[in-house]
Amino acid sequence: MAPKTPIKNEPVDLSKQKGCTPERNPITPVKLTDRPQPDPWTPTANLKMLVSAASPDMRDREKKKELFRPIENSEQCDTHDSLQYDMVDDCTIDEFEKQRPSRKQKSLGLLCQKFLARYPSYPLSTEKTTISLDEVASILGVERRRIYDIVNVLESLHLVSRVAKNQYCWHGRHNLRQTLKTLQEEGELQYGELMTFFHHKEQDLEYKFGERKKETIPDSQDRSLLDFSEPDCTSASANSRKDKSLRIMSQKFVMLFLVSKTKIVTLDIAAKILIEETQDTVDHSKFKTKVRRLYDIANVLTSLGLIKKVHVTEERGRKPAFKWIGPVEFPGKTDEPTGHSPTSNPLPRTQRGACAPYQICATGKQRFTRHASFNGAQPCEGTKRRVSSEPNSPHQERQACIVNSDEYCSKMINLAAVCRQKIEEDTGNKVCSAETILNSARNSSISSPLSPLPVLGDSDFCVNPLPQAVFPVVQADVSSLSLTNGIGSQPLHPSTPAASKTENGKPTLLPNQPFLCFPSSSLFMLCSGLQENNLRETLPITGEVGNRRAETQAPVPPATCQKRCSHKCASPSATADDEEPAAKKQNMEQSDVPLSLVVPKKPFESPKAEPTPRSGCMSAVHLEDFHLDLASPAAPEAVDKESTKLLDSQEQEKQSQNKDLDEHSPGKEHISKENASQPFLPQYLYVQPTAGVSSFNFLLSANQAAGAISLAASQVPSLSVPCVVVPSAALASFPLVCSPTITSPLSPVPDGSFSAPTSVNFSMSGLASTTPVFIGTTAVVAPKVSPTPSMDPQQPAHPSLHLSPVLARSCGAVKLDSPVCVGHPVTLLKLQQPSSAPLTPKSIRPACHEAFFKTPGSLGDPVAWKKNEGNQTRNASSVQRRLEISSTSAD
DNA sequence: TAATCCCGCCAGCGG
DNA sequence: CCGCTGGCGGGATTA
Repeated sequence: MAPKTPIKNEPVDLSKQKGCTPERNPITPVKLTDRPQPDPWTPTANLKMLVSAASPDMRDREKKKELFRPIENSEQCDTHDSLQYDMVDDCTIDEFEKQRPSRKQKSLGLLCQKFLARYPSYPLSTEKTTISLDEVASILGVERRRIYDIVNVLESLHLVSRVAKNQYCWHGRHNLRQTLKTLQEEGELQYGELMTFFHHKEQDLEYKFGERKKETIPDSQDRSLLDFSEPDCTSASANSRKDKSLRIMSQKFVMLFLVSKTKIVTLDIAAKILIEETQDTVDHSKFKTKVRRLYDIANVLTSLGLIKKVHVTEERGRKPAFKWIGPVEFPGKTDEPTGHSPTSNPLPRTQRGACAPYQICATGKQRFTRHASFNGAQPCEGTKRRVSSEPNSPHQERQACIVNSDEYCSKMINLAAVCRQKIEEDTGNKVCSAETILNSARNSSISSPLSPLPVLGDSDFCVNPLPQAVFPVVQADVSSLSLTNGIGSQPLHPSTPAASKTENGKPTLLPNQPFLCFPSSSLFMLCSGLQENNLRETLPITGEVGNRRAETQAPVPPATCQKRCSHKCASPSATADDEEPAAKKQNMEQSDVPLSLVVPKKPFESPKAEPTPRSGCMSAVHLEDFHLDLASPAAPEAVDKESTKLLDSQEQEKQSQNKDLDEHSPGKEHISKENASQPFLPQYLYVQPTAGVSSFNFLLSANQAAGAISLAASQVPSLSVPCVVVPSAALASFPLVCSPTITSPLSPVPDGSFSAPTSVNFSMSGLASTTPVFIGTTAVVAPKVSPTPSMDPQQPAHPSLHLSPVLARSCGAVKLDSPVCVGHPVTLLKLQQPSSAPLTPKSIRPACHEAFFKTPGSLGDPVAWKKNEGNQTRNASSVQRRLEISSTSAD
């Protein structure tokens, strides 16, 4: 009789009423509440009690008629317990109803978040955290069985490892990247082609799939690689069972994502693939079961911030799917060993593989990633066992590295051009709606500069409720924008009154001021005056990029391409981590989402840059890709001459290492991040807001023309790249202000507006103190900065100083006078914060919120933050086009 | 109705 | 035999 889902959860309410029923007291609503309860009660016990307490019938009745209290009397017939219950308190019922844990509240995803919240994403190497399943189960108020589900998935990613019966060891995400890399490599071997097919044509997929699967590498192989289970458990018997294990499935599922071009995998496809591997026959029931399991896994992965749910619309209709939002690039990728731009990347191969921390590696396909402490690319096998035995201090990693390559520069330039165009457009036509842009984009990249924008419309996932959907854009009036353009000459003065102040971290654009303020924790890419040529070229280039990609990776029909694009657009891969819903994310970022900056994807290929406006999918690429792609090889030249300025800054928040932070409400973070990632971003600016984050990275490109700034990337010493990467100061989120006052002696700007030297200031306000970063670029200076240096010890502790060693250095060297100034005047920051300029939508919010939400143990109301996400997502304003700023949503 | 996925039965396994 | 694991699929919830 008892409904399967009896009241268990309800006890929560009961607790309140304890007084009424002594009996009830014992019932503690553990589950719902995050607060761990020491009470001896096991979840089951609670359950039972509850069940006994209330009969399902009653509940139903109650549900149906909330108001129908009178029933109480009659209720007696049922269980006396129930009766008592009712009698006890009417209120109870209501609460009952209210609190009645909905299925969602009991979801595995939520449970997983709670679980994760208990452990630091990046535990200190010293601390060994052991997890007792029983303990956790009781604390979380669930059956142990559920914990197994979570742990199995976590184990597949090496976040935990089983040490003994009922005992697991928490490793955190230190080695997550490595693990993912390994999975990716393995995945490529196994599913590479397969996935290609899928993307190509779904239908064919299956078809092909059948063929393929046989060809695929024997399971044994992958097993070995992937097998995380204890080494010992090689026994056949054990394996048999383990093969089906959630663990394995989880790994395979992840592989599919990593191999997928679009990073989107539909459940049915995944199920089919997974089934195929195991068995040739796919019966319906099996399929269903597989899907169920995949949901379980997906829930955990979602909690980890690695994937998010999306919908893919295909010929057949709308299908549930998941999109990978975790790290995508892994240094030293096998497939394209040479992927690194040869020219730009001087680093010895070995190093690259190793990817020293701070160093960014670009892989052929992937963008670059910051690598934590992995030592070189290891053969899959080798890595396998490493689990996180050695904790690295990812925290330190945080700096950003600059990838230098001409290509890179060119790309940047292109981006800038695009941005500029956009801006111009906006300026010209305030009205342009995103849609319009989108459309144009779809139609042809060429036609409008905007085209590069990702096409959102295509797939549902674009629309996702996830934060990504909308960027809060800084709203700048056209006028303001124009100001920006014209201003170029103004050196950045921190003191400038104009400096927008961001009160709440809202980005502000002061009218007359050349400065823009963004909420802290955002990543920006700014572009200023580009020449027309560039712009034009850019578009085609962009398109090409897309194409190129397609070519490279797999032939994709235009339609497909578009989809892909949209997909990619939808979520900026770069931000992947951002998404993490779970509080954890903050920590993760350090390692996971290191500052991924731009990496020139294909240095070699750059030649292709010919402008061919073909496919509409230009920006489809993940953010990372995006950046890379955008830069067209050809661009560099133009850039130099054109004296375009590009400013790209990225900021990533690093969540405080503090565990406390972990607790933050992730939701907001994502949101903001998501927003940032929005399609637009790619074009001009990419903002990754991290909630309260502390560190962020910047990539700035100053004007190139005259004296392009040459950054000395460790790798590319002499590059004269207009870009500067600034490592973020770790802890504090700080506002960044950039005012590139570039005069563009070089740039003949056709567009009056931009061509002129433009000065743009961004200020990002972090939650708390923000260290203001002031960056001013004036034309020619080329301070050399080593990208890696972010860690610079030299830097004063001060946040402002923190900014980046690079910046600091540059600043020191250059100073205002110098073309590029990186200033850090605190004063500015302060000014900014108070900002009133509300140009930006309210949506933008400072990281502060997070703090708000963070509640240690309790995730707070997950629901609540989810809601936020949704809301935020939606807010996009035309303004966005110009600048996309992610912000945490308002509450 | 379809999509999700919670729940807990029950088998495999190791001690 | 017992308890830990975890595959599996019924069927409740949600969308």
